[in-house]
Amino acid sequence: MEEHKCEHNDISYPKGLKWTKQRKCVYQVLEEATEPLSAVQIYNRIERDHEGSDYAVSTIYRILATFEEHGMVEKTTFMGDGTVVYELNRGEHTHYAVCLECHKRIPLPSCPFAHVHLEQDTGDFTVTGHKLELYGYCKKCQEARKKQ
Amino acid sequence: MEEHKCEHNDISYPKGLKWTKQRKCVYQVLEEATEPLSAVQIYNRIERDHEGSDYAVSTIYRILATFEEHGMVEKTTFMGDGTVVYELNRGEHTHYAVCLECHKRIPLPSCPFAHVHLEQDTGDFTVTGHKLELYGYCKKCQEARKKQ
DNA sequence: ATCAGTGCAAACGATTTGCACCTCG
DNA sequence: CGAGGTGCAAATCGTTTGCACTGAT
Repeated sequence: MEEHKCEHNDISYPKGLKWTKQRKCVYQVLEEATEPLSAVQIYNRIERDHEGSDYAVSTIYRILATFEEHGMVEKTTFMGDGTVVYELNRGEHTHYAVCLECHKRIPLPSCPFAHVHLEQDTGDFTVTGHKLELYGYCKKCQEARKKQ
Repeated sequence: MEEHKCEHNDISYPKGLKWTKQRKCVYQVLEEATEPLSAVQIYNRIERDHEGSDYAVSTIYRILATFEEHGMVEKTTFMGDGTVVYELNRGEHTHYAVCLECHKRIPLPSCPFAHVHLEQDTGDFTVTGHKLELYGYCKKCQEARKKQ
């Protein structure tokens, strides 16, 4: 819980957790990713980049669970289908518009709740977070659909 | 697509689909449910209520897929974990506050987007729908947490 | 009678677990 | 050195599929 940090490779890492090469890899992949990734996607990227070094998928899952417990990553699911993905918790707070056709994720310029106090509307419920996703069709897919 | 209806058991049902006893059961369970249910939950409830009659889980999945294609149910996933659930499409548009402790779902009194036109903010993206979930702690769980 | 709908069992992908070994601190 | 982390293979879970049969229209 107390997040003392110790600096390795420019990454601040919670005290008590070992900074193993596997964890470094997972962290690095997430850091370089421009979109949320599934455990298997992360596994594949590591395989690709570190050929020969035998990693186990189960390890990736365990690492992601640990990272999540320590608030380092956020576990989410795409709406509609149930794909589970992970992204580095960069402290930013972003929502996305997701294209139903090509699954592209377009970050929304701002959080619509910046000025809204939903807490008041929900009575005796303390809101600690929220998740919002718009869906529809991106420009490219709109045009492709018109032609049919 | 043309949703001609034919009335069976007070339920309006899309033309062309057979109104089998299995489909009736699934529909009934969803109708009586106060919260979204997973395919397996639906299966279990049917088993409980109709002991002896052998239903197959796979059938439930196929029925739910069909229902979804015909807009009769909505397939969703809980945010955070990837549980896939189905609920009857009652035409209402509701968002929920979900308690992180007891998983209770409290419907929000109104859609915060009623007055907001998000379409304009997202540029060339045509929004067809959105999903919003708040999370936090319900009154009961707040109090339980304080005592620790 | 016909064909959509079903049960069954097997296949599948994603995730978890038990256990012996390894390694970071 | 020792607890915590890992690899491996087997287990589990939710979901899908092929096929032969059945029942709603």
